[in-house]
Amino acid sequence: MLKHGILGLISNSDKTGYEIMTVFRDSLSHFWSAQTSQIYRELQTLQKAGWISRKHVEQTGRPDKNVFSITPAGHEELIRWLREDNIPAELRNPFLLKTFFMGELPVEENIAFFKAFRDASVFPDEGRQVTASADLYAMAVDHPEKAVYWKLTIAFGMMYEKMQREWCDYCLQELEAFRQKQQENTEDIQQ
Amino acid sequence: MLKHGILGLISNSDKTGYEIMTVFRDSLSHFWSAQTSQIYRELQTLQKAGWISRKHVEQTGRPDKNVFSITPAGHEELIRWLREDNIPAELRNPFLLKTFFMGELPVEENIAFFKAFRDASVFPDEGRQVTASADLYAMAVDHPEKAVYWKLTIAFGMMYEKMQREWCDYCLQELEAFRQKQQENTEDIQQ
DNA sequence: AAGACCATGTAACTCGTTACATGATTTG
DNA sequence: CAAATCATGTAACGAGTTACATGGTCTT
Repeated sequence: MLKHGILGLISNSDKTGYEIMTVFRDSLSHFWSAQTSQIYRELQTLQKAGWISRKHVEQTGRPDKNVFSITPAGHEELIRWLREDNIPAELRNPFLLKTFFMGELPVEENIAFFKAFRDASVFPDEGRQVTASADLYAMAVDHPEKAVYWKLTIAFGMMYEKMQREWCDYCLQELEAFRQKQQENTEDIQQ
Repeated sequence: MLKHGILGLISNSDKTGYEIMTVFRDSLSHFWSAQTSQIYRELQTLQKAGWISRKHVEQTGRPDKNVFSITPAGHEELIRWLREDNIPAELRNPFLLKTFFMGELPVEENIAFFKAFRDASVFPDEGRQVTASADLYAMAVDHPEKAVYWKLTIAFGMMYEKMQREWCDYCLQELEAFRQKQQENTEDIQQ
């Protein structure tokens, strides 16, 4: 997956490892992440596969850099990957895994947990949404025909956040009801 | 993460590696997956850490099995993990990564792609939702106080699917509009 | 004067996937 | 009679994380 992500970024325009890192950090982080160490390693394998070519550029006043460009073979591979029919979904949600085992802790604690989670959103308000997508709009100047698709990924992020907040509210309702039921039971026993 | 998932399952009741595999496959797959090879490897490390203990049980008519139980130290570790404050979100969505680079393909092809994706839902109808959660309801008989939390994870799955379908519909709208705009442009040039 | 930015990577480790290997019993 | 279920793993590889290492320039 990461290989093809890097390939796609280089196909938009030539890039250094550092630039690829910043795009992952600033624009793709809500659906894919990558450490620099991993990026530089993958760049090596992509080059060995003949999908990208490297050009050493000397600089004054700042470190030299290696600029990578996509090769015809690399572009073919990118297209092949895009057409590949894998709709894997591959959900892997650590918060849900925790939720599944929360029965080990007292309800009050879990209620606090969900409240904290609900308030820790990536796009908490309209203002943030705009800045989060600012980088993409800047990139869109060079590739207006690709901007449509970038907009779609941002829309997903926003819809996901909204759904997550709604789910948290639902969970809080359920847990409050559960807590009340528990209290009533202990009162019954005490009578 | 997987270590603690396995620990949690064993804390619900003693289990063999095979049983753990079936729970991941049948009940947790919509938010976490695990191959058998990985499960058996993690069971070894969990045992070395002293968090679980192994008991060899001989059987007739079927292969012998190794039943794992959680130790007091293991239970402490499970609680510690649950209380740990990591709200990482850690989204990693291959479909969005593809979407980001779809500008390389013709719009018509991408429209077909989204239609296929929309129709390939995990919980496509009410009937399926019931069977998907049936296993959890069966497990709930032994642990009624934990069933609340299991129900929450199922609710997430359903809300996620719904959001995904809505997002697909939105994408299809946007792409249809984009296609029309493209067509109009080529007509202008031809005139 | 301190910290962020540009720019490169290596080493060690952990986690996840794919493929292979075995073999009896039960169900359709 | 074929396929699924029960039950165990190993080997090799690929992907992801953490920690470390360097050093000049630009901004606050």
